[in-house]
Amino acid sequence: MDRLTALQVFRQVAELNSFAEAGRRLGLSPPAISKNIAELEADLGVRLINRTTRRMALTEEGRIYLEHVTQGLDALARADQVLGPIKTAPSGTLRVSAPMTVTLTRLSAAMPAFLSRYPDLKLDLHLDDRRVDIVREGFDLAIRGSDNLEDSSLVARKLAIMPHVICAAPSYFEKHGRPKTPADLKAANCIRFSLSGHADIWEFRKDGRAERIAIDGRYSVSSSLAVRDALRAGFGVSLIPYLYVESDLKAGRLQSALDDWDKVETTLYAVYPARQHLAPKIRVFLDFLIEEFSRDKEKPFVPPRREGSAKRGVGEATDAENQAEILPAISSP
Amino acid sequence: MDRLTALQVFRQVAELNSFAEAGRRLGLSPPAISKNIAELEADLGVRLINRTTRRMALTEEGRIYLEHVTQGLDALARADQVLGPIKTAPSGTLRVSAPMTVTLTRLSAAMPAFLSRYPDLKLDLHLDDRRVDIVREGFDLAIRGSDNLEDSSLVARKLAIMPHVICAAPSYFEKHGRPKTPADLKAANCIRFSLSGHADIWEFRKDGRAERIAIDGRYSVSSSLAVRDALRAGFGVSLIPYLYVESDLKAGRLQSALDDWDKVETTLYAVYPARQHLAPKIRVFLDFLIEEFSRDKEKPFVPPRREGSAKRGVGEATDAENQAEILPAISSP
DNA sequence: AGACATTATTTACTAGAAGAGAATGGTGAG
DNA sequence: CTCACCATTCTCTTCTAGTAAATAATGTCT
Repeated sequence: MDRLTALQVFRQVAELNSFAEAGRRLGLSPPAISKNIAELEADLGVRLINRTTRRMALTEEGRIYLEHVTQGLDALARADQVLGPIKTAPSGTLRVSAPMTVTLTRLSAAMPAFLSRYPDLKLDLHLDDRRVDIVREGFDLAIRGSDNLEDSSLVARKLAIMPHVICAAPSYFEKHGRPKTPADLKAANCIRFSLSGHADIWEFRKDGRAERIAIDGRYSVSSSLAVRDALRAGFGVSLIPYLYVESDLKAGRLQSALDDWDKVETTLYAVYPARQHLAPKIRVFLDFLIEEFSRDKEKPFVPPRREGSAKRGVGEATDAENQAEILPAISSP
Repeated sequence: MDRLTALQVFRQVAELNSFAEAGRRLGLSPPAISKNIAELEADLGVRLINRTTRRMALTEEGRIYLEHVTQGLDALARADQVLGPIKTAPSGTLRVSAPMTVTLTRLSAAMPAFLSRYPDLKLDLHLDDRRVDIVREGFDLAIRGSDNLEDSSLVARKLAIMPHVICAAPSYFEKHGRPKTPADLKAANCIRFSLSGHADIWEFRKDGRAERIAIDGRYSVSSSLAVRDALRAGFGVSLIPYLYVESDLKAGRLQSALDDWDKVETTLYAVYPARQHLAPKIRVFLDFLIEEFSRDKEKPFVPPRREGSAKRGVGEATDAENQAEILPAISSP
């Protein structure tokens, strides 16, 4: 039997002093009320209500039981009520894990605006280029690049595509020469972002032809910002998201190379545990991310590339592609 | 869905941090756990637990919900626990309604012994010769004679049979003559116990013949003790339970008449609301009553009566007859 | 690395229960 | 004294809660 409804029936009957009236209030037929009370009594082995067809009164046991039951039911009702506002408006603490560099270069400036839009929301933003276990560490959402994607049973929402460029400082190219083909990179001092999924092998495509170059170099570091610093210093060449070096390229501090080859595109995803019953705080942050990255549509930047094969820039993914999708596990070959 | 089990499942899962383990503890299969959680979440519209196949963690909403749910479940569990001792040992307050005279003459002397046998029990004994509505007035048990029995849907347990005698003071008989036949009573000054079911018509039987005598008299009173006082004073004649006048008859203060006729027998019943889930306090009092009235078996008193048709005295009912029985309504003809 | 074990979930499928409706017996009010 | 209402019983239907088997995912232990 459904104990909870039985208890609610008991309470209602006790308060109204009538089986029939309780039935009407609860939307149950008189037989249902009778049965519930009788089963509850049978279950407890205690008579709770003395009743004739015309009159009813709680037994002493019934009064004692009712007292505790009322407390319990009220507490449970309160539990449901507490969820009401949470279910509707963003509140509580939002724990987000995001990669360091893309956040600092593209996102963190907008965070205060986001937070002031939702006054009841607290944000706990962890900048970490590692791929964190968002369930174990209790994150509501993580931003990660496709090179770091592995979890399945999580939902991933595409945020942006980040084209990469091969670049170095003009001084570096002057000293070591500007690579004309991907193979030229084998001899170059390649600065590697160690946490990237494609740290040691850089892949290039052109006219359906793919070249996978195992690169090497003297500097491997776990932050793209450090990579950029090294590039600026003319220490070597690297494959790096265009976004991170956009201003450097425009200012001439860095120069790109191999522009007529297609390079890796890291797709940026928002990853969260489930699509069902998405908490408003997450929903709202997700919308913020989408809105923020789609801002590039208005002032699109297009990385230098060869003619006739223009790729979409960051935030230019189509609506269809932007549908969240369950990611299949990426099985390593 | 059964919300209560869903909540218990949720709690257990949260505490053990494992669906499978919770299932084992609760005696449910893993799918049942999954379904319960999923349905609870669907019902609330809130995700409570983030989970992969390998790891799970409460969401912030889950933690908040759990807190209240735990309180509620604990309160409900306490409700059940509180009933435990009550269900086992007699405790609380026992409210009993009993007729004045039989209680004072036969029962009240033994009450202290009964109460000291059950230290946790309080007795609220209402001496009232009216037929009270035991449900409306919240009595656990009522003692009443068969002449006062009318309730149905109540359980009645036979306690004793109370034979009646026709008697008066010797002085009365000397002055007004001793009745030889029931019809002689029509002329007598009959003292009536007004609350009796047979106050105005006294019935006699002999050899299958029944005589119903409509009697009259100058004194009608609502207490049998007052009737006895009047008898002792030689004011009139009355039909009265033998028990009430036993000592008077033995001492010669009163004398019986019409001994060769069978007279009314009031059967004494214990009446209580239900046989199912009989509270120990009631069970124990019922046993006390039965034991107390059965004491007469050892020193039986037999009212004076004609030879060859000896009736059973108080407490001599057979075991089979002592089975509690649901009383049919006594429909007046 | 790879086989294994454990875990959460999905999909049928089934036993059981919860509730409605009709009928019954009982009770108070007008 | 009739009427209306009430609690209960019985029967029946529907729906649900559970299991078993199968699947997918993931951590662990040689």
